[in-house]
Amino acid sequence: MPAHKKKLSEKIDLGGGHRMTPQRQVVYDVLMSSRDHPTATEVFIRVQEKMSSISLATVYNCLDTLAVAGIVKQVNLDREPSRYCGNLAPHAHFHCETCATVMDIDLKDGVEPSSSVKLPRGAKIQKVEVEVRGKCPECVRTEKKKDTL
Amino acid sequence: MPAHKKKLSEKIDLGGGHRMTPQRQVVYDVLMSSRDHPTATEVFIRVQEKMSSISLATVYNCLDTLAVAGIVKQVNLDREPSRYCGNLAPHAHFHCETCATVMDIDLKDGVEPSSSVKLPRGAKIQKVEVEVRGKCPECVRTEKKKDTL
DNA sequence: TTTTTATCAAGAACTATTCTAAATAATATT
DNA sequence: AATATTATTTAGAATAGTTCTTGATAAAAA
Repeated sequence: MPAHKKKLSEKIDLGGGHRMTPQRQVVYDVLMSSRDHPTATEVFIRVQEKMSSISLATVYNCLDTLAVAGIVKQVNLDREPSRYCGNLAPHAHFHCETCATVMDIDLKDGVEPSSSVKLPRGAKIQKVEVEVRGKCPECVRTEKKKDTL
Repeated sequence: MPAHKKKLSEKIDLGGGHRMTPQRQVVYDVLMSSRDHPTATEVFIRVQEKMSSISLATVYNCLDTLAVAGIVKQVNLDREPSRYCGNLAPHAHFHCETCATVMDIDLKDGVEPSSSVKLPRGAKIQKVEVEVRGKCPECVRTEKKKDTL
């Protein structure tokens, strides 16, 4: 189709002949309005409030399509269920072992995340993931409060 | 039991009242003599050569016990099957997306792996995992060779 | 010896995820 | 517009990795 015949559209292009369907849009919207890192099932529950007929399989399909299209990120921490995240900026994740929250943590400007390791000579690096586990500030505070009681 | 009555033993102490059984010893030996990062099923296959009667469930149990005891490491990369590793020194992992090999990579001396991220103020850090994905030197070489043919 | 506790094995159960197949819908082609 | 093509949705089945259950066995403690 010649370029001058293309219809204007506000819809996000997913590439590869993929369409921005109502289901994908709702899944996308839910993710973009989430600051936590919901699992597929959690996304499903939130999506159902807006579109009760959607199935879990479709949510999985949508999340996968959006992730492959590169407009959301799939986050895997250990062998827990995959979580999804609309924050496309490079960042790391903090996982609280007490309250199970996953939060984004920013990278320090100008410091490559790979700078702490001896990369194999000749390897082609595609991505570097940094995952921090521990106790989040809130849980540390809560625990200290208990101690002084 | 008073200390002077304790029997001497060369067996590794697993702590928590756990015993170093023949099964655990074989699993442990297999891991210590592996430089790759076998999955539970791969460990099972190797262990079977020495102890054909062992079950996969027992291998899982042993790996878990050894990991909890802290004498082997469980390595989780994305949502792939867990891998196990006898290298207890702090290190990161390189995962080749072409040949699926997982190799240890050393940390640079004096550079904390967490130094590239803005840790949440007040958080208690338990561990930091660095995972590098890409193409290993060998696969890069193989690919280049193909190009020039 | 008796009691307690830990371990093993086989298979069932579980969970997250992917696959299958049929129905539906959107787009492209005629 | 009508038809053909391709993409999507859905429900449920299937899969893979792992954990759980149970009864039998074995080691250690009393």
